[in-house]
Amino acid sequence: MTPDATDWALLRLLDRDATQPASVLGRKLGLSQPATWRRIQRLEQAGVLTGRRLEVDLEKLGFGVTVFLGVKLATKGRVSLEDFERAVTAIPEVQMVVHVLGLYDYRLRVVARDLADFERVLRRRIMTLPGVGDVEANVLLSEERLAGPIE
Amino acid sequence: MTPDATDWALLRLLDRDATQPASVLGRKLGLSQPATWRRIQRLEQAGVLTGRRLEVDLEKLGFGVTVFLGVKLATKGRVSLEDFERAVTAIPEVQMVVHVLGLYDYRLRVVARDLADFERVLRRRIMTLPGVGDVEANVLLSEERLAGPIE
DNA sequence: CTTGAAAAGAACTGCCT
DNA sequence: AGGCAGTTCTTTTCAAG
Repeated sequence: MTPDATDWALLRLLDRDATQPASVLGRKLGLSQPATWRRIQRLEQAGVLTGRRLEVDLEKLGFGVTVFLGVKLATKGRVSLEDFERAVTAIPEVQMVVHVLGLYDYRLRVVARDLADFERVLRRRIMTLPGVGDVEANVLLSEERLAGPIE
Repeated sequence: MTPDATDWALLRLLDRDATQPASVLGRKLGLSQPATWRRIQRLEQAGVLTGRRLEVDLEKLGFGVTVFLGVKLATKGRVSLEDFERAVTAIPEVQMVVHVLGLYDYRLRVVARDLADFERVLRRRIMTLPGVGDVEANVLLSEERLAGPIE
C-alpha cells in the first residue's frame, strides 16, 4: 500500500488528536465524511494504523520520576536474552523494553514515585535481573513528543 | 484527585485499547454506560488522561530504522539548551526529545528509511546541531511497550 | 470521488435512588 | 457515587451520480 499526500495529511491530523470525528477531519482535508472514513479504514486494514492508545499523565498518578536505563548483559546467549526479557517485562515499574544494538543490549524506560522509590526498584528489581552487567541511567527532566516523519 | 480501584481498572482497559466504547468498558467493570463515561470525564478533567494518540506502524510507511541517541552538549548554558532544543525539534526524523540528567544531556528517538538514510540524518542534521559534543547510538532491534505501573 | 439518506450505536444530559 | 430514560451526534452502510 502506498499512502498518497491526502493520507499523510490525514495521519498528521490523527496524530495530533485521534478523537476527531471523520466529519471534522474531512472538512480539514476537503473530503466528504464517507471518503475520509474509507481512508481511515484502508489505513487500518493495511496495518499502518495499529491502534489508539491513551496518553496518561503518570505524574498526576504519583509517579514523578522517569529514568532511562541502558543495560549491558554479562552473558549474551539466546537463552539469556529470553530469560532477561521475561524477567524484565514482569516488573511493574518498567514501561518499555527495547532490545538494541550498540554499547548496550537493552534500553528500558522505568517509572517510580520518587528517587527513593527508584533506588528500591533499581537495587531490588533491575540489578537482580538474570545476566545483568553494566547499567547506565538518565533521569528525565522534560520530554517532548513530536510527529516525527509524519509531520 | 485520588483514583480508586475502579478507576485503575478503567485505566488498564483503556491503555490496552482506547477505542472501546463506554458501554463495553462498563460491562467489563460492572458499571452502567453513563457511570463509566462520567469516570472517564473526571479522569480527563483531572488531567490524568491527557489525550488519545495514534499507534502508527512506521515500518509500513517505509521507515525501517529506529535509533536511540544519547547526546552530550559541549557548552551547557541556558541559551545553548534552548538553541539545541529549537533546532532538534525541527528535524522531521526526530520523534522524541528528552532532556535528561546523567552521562548525556539529551536522549533522542530518531527514525530513518534505512541505515544509509540514517547516516545522512546523523551527519547532516544531528552532528551539525548547535553545541553538540559526544553522541552515542543504539539501533532498535525489537521493542515491547508495557502497561507500566497501570498494570 | 461525490451527495444524500437511513439505521445502528455511542456520546451526552437530566432526573432519580 | 450509580442507574434509567431520553436526546444528540457519530459511525457505518447503503444507493445513485
